[in-house]
Amino acid sequence: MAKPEVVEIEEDKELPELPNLDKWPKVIMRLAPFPSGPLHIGNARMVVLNDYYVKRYKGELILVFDDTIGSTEKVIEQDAYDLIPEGLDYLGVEYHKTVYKSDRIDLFYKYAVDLIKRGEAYVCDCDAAVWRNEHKVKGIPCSCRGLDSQENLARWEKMLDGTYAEKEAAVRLKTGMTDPDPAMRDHVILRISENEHPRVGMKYRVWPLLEYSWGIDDHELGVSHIIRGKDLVKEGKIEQHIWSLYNWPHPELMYYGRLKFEDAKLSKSKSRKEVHDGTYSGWDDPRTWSLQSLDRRGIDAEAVRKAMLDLGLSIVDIKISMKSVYSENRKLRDAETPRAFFVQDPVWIAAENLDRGLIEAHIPVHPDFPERGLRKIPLHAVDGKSIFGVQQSDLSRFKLGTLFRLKDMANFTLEKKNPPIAHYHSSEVEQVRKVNGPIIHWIPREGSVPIEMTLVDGSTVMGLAEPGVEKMKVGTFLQFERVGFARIYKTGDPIQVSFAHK
RNA sequence: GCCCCGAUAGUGUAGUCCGGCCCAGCAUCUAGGGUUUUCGACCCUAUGACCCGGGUUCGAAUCCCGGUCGGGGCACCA
Repeated sequence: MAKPEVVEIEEDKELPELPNLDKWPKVIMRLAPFPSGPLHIGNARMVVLNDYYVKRYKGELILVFDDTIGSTEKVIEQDAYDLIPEGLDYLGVEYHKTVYKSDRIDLFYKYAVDLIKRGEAYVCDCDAAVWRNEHKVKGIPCSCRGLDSQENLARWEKMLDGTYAEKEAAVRLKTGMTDPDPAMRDHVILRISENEHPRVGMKYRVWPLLEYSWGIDDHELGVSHIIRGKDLVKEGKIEQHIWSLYNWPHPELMYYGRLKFEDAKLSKSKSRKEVHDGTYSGWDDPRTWSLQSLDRRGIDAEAVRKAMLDLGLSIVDIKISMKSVYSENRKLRDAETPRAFFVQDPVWIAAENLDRGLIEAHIPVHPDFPERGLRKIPLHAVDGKSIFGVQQSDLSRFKLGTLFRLKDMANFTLEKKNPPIAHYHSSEVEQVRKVNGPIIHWIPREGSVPIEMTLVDGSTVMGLAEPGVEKMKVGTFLQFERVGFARIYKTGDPIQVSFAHK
């Protein structure tokens, strides 16, 4: 019997297995964005990684809005509650349920009381700065730490009922004052904040901190594996402390390093300001680098996913280039992308002595797939004359007498520069090839359509595209020959497109 | 000051757990060539890396020790 070939079903399993799969009945993971705005390219790593593993193990993914009241610098953006799911849909992320931290405050209170009763937490009324300098740094417990649970419970009630003002008291978890790592000493897990919350208003004045709320929720929600940025390793340790206290199984913690982009500066707070000011066109302005903005530019979500997955799970901080995303995008979309001519701020050339038979230009919709047919551009010649627009930078490098070709149309010689006049020379491309003459793109004066193109830096340029673009639908991803890829995001006059990449 | 983590070509990554198949694979970038009526795609070629120093070993990118450099934490932020 012939030896059967080794069966390789080799899916794209380039990422390592999740640890301790056998310890968990099901892989359950979570996405925990803070709703300060839409997800951007920098958040994509967290999202894609979690989604990837959940799909790989047919597990469950929970979207948890980590919307406890933050510091005054970290503000919840109401719109984010919708913008985040929108971004997830774009990325093709499948999540199975949505949870709001702000709905679970009572749960955190319940455990807080329990921890106090057990003597694992206490209400500390020390001044934050004093505590930091005199107790944490020196490893010396404050007097609150020794209070009995009755007294602590009484203080806890005073936090809830408003006897204590903001900053006057906080609950600390006894992670240990002798821990060699100062970062781990009796961390605050609940504190008072009277800021209004966009979802629950003024219902609560005591709010949990991230590490505490997750210490409870990762267990309550049945989370088996956690993949998150390494800025949260200390938080992970505190969570483990809580899990141990209750003898809960420890979810598997995995961290990845910080991701930066050479060619994109990400700042949610700046974006937020500029969007509200109207400086940015909205949350899909390319300068926000939001997932919405990538969608608007025609970046295929698959390109983002691929680029993110290629980074793996390394914990080192890395700086990559958007070029890797663009490269993936080209691979994904180039073959299906129709071509068109677009000329920014065209310079008009009077073309004379046109061949009588020259009525339209015939250009392949896609050069690699001739079977897709031709796009036809009427030339509107009258008495052998017509007017064409070309790129200033092309024209300015031509000398008088230069033989050049308007791509897929005909060859001309430049007769005069100011104003530009060109004479028809011949029709076959070989003529310019022989002299290695330039072949440039162009648009007819008659019938071309105005285009406003938004560049990656948010600036816009105006120009004209060949007539056929007028009939294209919103969402069409196209390539302006010699210019780059772009997507139509709004039709009308002008048609609005967003530049994607070269 | 105290704690933690990391180090493979320009960038990113595989290999490191279980030393030899790695004079180190892949992607991207860059350069050159081919092809193409685009500055796109495609094809070919080229340059280019195991942080340093010791040790263990027949053999180390892989194990051990020391150093250097880099990142992060020490918030009543997330």
